[in-house]
Parts: sequence; structure tokens; C-alpha cells
Amino acid sequence: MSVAVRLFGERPYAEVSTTDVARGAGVARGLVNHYFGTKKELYLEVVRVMLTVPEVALEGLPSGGPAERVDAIVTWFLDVVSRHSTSWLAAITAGGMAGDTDVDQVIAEAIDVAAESILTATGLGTDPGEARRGMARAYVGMATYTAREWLQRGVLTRDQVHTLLTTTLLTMVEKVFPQAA
Amino acid sequence: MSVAVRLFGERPYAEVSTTDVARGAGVARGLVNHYFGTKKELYLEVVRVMLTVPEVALEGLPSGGPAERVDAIVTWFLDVVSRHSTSWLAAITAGGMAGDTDVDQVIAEAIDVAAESILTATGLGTDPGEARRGMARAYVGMATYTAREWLQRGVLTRDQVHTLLTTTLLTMVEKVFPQAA
DNA sequence: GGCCTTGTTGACACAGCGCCAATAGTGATC
DNA sequence: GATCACTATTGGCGCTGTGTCAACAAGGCC
Repeated sequence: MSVAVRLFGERPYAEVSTTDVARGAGVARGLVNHYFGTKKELYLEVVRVMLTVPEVALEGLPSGGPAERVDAIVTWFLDVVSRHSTSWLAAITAGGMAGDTDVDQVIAEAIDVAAESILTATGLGTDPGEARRGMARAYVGMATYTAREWLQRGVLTRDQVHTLLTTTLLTMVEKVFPQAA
Repeated sequence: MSVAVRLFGERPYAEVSTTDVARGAGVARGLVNHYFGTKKELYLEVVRVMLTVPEVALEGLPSGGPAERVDAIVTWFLDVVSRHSTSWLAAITAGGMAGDTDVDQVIAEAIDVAAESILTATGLGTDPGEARRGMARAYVGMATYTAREWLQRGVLTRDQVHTLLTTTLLTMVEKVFPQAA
């Protein structure tokens, strides 16, 4: 499994053969199929592992005003993504293997989790409605793009990312969310 | 080519064989390779076609204040994406075929074009600097996610999308961009 | 009619995947 | 300690799909 995570993290899906994974683990190729089923199922597990993120430290967010809460959640997000930058960004950036249904669903669930965290952190945890959920998912999308500009391209500093994300989220909380049904 | 666009638009990359494309066009499979080279090159062309968007009507944006310009550019974006929803969203959502370098680059270029349009429309066209470019790309990322929530999931109305995108972009122009070097 | 260029086909070879029968370990039971 | 069930593991078969290439048809120039 660790071999698969490493290989899929550094090479695209099509360029990683199950033979490579097997060789990396020092076993026969048939064994990979025996344990993980098909190649896509293995990749699915890999993506799950990559996207599984420690959700600790999110509960202890300050109970101050919106600005403080937003600041805390953004800080938490940046910590997480910078710690797991390579694998997490690779998985999210993978974006769905050109429209594959299963992989898309796994990624969508990870985005859902992040979006739900956003909503609870901003005080909209209880029944935010589908519209606000969608908006929160869109915000998570921007957050991942921003993180990519920071960690992969290096055109943004962490401070700039922080400012961008806190300012926009605060705007959404104050001006956009109230208008959503 | 049209057959390839249609097939890749409705099925994931791996589930579309060059034989399918050839049969759909009524020719032999070898001919596809003869004209387009490898399968990935064909897909690359398809993505290029999908992402090629009429850039008209963008020049005639109002010369009013920031709010009007932002409103105009968002309206233009929503028009474009709703008109080409299936193919454009499919290509962008494809997100890069699980990390493939070439496809990622094509998509990145399309995002660059959109980001550049954002910057010119907001009056930062001349030498905005790499930081603001990165922020604009991140905004385009959010815009695509938002469009997906609207057109694919149907949890947002066009009005809600419009409000979200104009408000956040205005915030970025007024509060975030000025701080970027 | 020759002839060169272009268009098109079918077949060959190869890589990668899923499956499955066969074999090697690993304790538990008496 | 031999037997037995059960898991772990291997190698190989068949299939699908891809890239390539030599061969063949189809048109314009002379």
C-alpha cells in the first residue's frame, strides 16, 4: 500500500503499472489483484488514504467573533495542506482521472468534509441548506487552487494565501450566505 | 474530431477506445493514429477544442466603476460556461487525467486565459505581477467549482452564483489585490 | 498510360490487466 | 508428530487495447 501511495503520488495513473507496484513491494503481480481487486480499486484506496486528514485541532477553535473563527479555520486548513502537501494536493489536483465516477465521488466526499468544517466553523453548522453547502464547496475549491499557487507554483506566500482566504471567506459569511435560502 | 469530442465528453478517458472513435467516424483505427498520433495526443486536441472559447464580447465591457466591470465579467463568464456547459465543464472537471503533465498544461493555459481576462477587466491588466496572477487563477478555480454546483448539481441558482462571484471578486479587487506586491 | 502523392486499410507485435489453477507456508487438532 | 484446513503466493493463460508499418487503392500532373 505504501508503495502504491508513493508511486501514484509521483506518476500519473496510466504510467503506473500494477507490475511496478508489485515489484516495489517485492511480490508477484497477481498478489496485488488478489488483495486489492482491480487496479482502479487500488487507486481508489490510495486516493482515500491521501485524502484522509487528521481532523483534530478543529474542535478547539475559538468561540470569538466571525473574524477570529474564520482566521482559525484558515490557519488550520493551511497547516493541514502544507503538512500533507505532496500527497494531498496530488490527490485533489488529480481531479478525477478524466471523469471517472468512483474517483470523483471519493474526491467529492473529501471536499464535502472540508466544506462541512467550514460551515461549522463559521457557525452555520446546523442545517445550512444545500445552497450554502454548494457555496462552501466552491470556497474549498478556491482554497485548493490557492494552495496550489502557494505550494506548487510558489507565486504566493503563506501570508498572501492567508489574507486571500480569510478575506473572501469573511465576505461570504457576511454578505453572501445571508442571501442564500 | 467531432466524434472524439462527443465520446470524450460523455465517457471517461480510459473507457473510450480509439476503436470507438474510429468506428464512430466510419474509418479504420489505424487512420486515427495516422492523423492524431497517439491516443493521448488526440485527447489533448479534444481538450483544446473543448476549452477554446469565443473571447468576443469581452472587449466591450463598460468603463464604469469596479462594481460594474466586475458584474460584466461575471455575466460574461456565466454566459460562456452555460452555453458550453457540457464540454467545457467536462474538460475542466477532468482536472488533468490524474496528473498527466501535458493535459494539465493545456488546462492550466485555459485557466491562465480566463485569469488574464479577469485582471484586465478589473483594470489590472498591465503588469499585475505574479502574485495577483496566482490569485486570479485561484478565483477562476472557485468560479469553475461554483459553476459545477450550479449546472451539474443544481444546488445553486444562477442568481446565487452571480452574487457569490461578484461579491468575492469585488472583495478581492478592493481588499486583497492592493496588498499583493 | 505512367507516376508520384495522398488516403486508407488490415495485420503484426507488444504491453498491461484480470483471472485461476497450482504450490508453498502456517498453525490448529487429535 | 502426522493430518488437515486455510491462507499466502506464484506463474501463466487469455483478453483487450495500443502503436506501427508495409501494402494497397485513389486521385491529380506530364
